Amino acid sequence: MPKVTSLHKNEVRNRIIHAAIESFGQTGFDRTKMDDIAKRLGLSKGTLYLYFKSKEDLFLAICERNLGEGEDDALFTNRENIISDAGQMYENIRKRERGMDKVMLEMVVESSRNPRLKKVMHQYQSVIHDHVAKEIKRKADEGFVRKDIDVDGLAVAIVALFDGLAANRMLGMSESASKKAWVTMVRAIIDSSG
Amino acid sequence: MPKVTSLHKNEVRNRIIHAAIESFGQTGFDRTKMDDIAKRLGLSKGTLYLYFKSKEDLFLAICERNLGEGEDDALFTNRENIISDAGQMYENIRKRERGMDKVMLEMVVESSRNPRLKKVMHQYQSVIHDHVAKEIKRKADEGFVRKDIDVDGLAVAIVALFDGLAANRMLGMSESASKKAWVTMVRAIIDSSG
Amino acid sequence: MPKVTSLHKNEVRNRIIHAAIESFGQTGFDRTKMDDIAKRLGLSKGTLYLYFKSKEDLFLAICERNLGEGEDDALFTNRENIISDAGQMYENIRKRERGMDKVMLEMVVESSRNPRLKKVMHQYQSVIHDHVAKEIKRKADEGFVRKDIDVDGLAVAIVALFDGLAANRMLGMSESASKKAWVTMVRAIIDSSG
Amino acid sequence: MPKVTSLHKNEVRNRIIHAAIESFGQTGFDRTKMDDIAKRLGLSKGTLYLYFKSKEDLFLAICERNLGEGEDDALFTNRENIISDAGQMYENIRKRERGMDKVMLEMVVESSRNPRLKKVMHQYQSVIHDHVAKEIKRKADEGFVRKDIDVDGLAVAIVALFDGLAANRMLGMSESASKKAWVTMVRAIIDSSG
DNA sequence: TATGAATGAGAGTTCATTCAT
DNA sequence: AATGAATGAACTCTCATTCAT
Repeated sequence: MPKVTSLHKNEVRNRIIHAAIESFGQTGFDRTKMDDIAKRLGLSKGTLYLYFKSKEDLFLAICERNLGEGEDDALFTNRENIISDAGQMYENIRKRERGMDKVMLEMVVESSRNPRLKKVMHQYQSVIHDHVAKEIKRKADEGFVRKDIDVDGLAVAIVALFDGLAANRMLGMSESASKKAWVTMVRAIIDSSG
Repeated sequence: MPKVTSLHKNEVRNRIIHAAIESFGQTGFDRTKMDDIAKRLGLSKGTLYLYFKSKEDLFLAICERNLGEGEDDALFTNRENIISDAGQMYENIRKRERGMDKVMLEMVVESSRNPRLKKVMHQYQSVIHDHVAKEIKRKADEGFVRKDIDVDGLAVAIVALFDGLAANRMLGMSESASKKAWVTMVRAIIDSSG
Repeated sequence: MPKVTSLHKNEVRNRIIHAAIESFGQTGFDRTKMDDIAKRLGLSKGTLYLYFKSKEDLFLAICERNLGEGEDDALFTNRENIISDAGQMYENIRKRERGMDKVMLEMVVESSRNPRLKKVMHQYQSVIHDHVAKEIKRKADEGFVRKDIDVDGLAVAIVALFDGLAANRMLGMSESASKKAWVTMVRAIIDSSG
Repeated sequence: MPKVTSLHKNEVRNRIIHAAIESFGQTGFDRTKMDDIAKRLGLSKGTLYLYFKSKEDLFLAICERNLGEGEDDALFTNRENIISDAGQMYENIRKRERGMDKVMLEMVVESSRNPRLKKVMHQYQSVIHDHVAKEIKRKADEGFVRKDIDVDGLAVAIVALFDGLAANRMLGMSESASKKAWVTMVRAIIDSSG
């Protein structure tokens, strides 16, 4: 939603968002200083305020941009088979969010207190959910998942599983253990219909 | 660890921990003022420092107490059938953590920056994981889950699923949607072996 | 000037003063906590307030007691020859103040801001000054110091010299260097009349 | 040491040091509030922290600057005769330290607890000592002081005398009494060799 | 007389935000 | 557009003092 006045301005804005994602991801929203972000870019603190009217605003911009991208860039563009190729799918989703997973948790926490953010996050979740649900539906139709399964419920669970794994990775779970859990769970579901 | 000896002191200490759980859960660690916690109890700020040497210390006390309880109080004491009675199990786990779920997310976020807390959280996760893994193993032995399933991987996934649902509830997901997702997923797994 | 109500009370009072001298001497007035003093005695903080109405009051009691003792206990009781036996004199004065030298500097600093203390300190200085001046006078009469010397001025200087050495010891000057300086100076004065 | 580069910053830094000298001198280190210093300058508290990272740091900066100046600016540049013109010398030294004498005592007290400061003070004392010792040596060579006198010991004593007079002035001794004591003592030493 | 839990004013310090240049 | 010096509200933590027991 930025009012693009000039190309340059937009570019700087993006660079700030990028730096902020890293800072917020590393240090968390509250503990990140505007100065940290500025220094990362070789800018002065004051400059940030030419692009974002407050720290919270900057944070929201990150969240919104993230949601925005989610819309253009489909989750399962490359047609991987959600079920048979669970491993590849895991990689794809992880790749998409590279750099965002740390800050994502910040968003969740923050959104429980910030209605505007909550709405944004909710929309984001919906988009993902719908993608996943659609995919499952198709697979169910193709006979890989029992037809009587609650597609929505399963979609919610799958998304939650991914989120939960992300949280666990923050607590020190290895990438490989995370992936293994994902694959195991997905296989456990499919195999049901084997 | 606490030098608290008298009954009275111990009781006050517990009341503080309780109030802190609520405050941290509602406002988050960084945004919660020591004064907020004190006021909740009708105490003065200074009093808190008679019981905890710093804000961080108070937070860690919460985390550690939580871990401690997790140990005494077995997760699946009442022999519910993890698979056939998924709904009941969901309720049980939810009941155990009542009041803690909000602050739990704070712990996750915080632990990514605090090694001491990370260790505590890790232990906690291990305890839960082991419980779940043992249960699954038994069910697999009883033939409800395919024997070749990776028990550890599935246990990790199930715990992560629960965590992920908690995160989603913070974003506004209803309790019922959360429960439905859980039940659906668990059913999807069992039915595999049907 | 304590209103002695009972022997016991007076004894406790003295023990507190003693502990306070050590604490104030070690940590300084401002940085010494009432609790430090209490702990030194195995008493509780509250008890101190039964004997002294405030921290400042306790400090003043120390100062006043010190002055009081100065009156009873003459500086040069044992007739040492101020000039010929400068070394012995140094030892004697040092012995008198053992334990007090650290806190003495605190008093000086404090007295520059506390009129009541300033007065006390001034009286103390006067007593010492008069002793020293009398002694010098005698020695001058006996021909060891030139008769035209300004006795008062020299007395002031000698007292100041002692004070200055005390200050330097706080900065790390060794006891022996301090003594040597004293002896050298005193000799330099006497020898003049040699 | 200071990262200050621009002229303006350096000037502000100096103004702060100046104000701090006055505040610390008047109220003492512990009793001086950062806000007092700021108000003296019409600045806000926060600004002080742009120039000094803590109260202690500001205090140390004062001490170190003082030592630094002592090095460039020789104590006895203008060739006054330490002995024959004791009065003039007294004035010169006093002039050098104008404004610093109050805070100097703070430094002494503080340095007994702060190793870094102790070192700084020690160096400062050494510089002064060496100057005085050199001067005395020359006078001794010229025959004004007995050749067998311990030059170092006398130098220590003379410096201590000056320090002691400073302490006494804090207790209310008049400038003139202080000067008289100094002159008398110095004369007493010289005349010895007369 | 003695205690020690409780208080609360107050200090140092931080940092988002502003604004003159 | 960019700066960075200045601000000041806000926060954590301390400690002299009080008072019910």
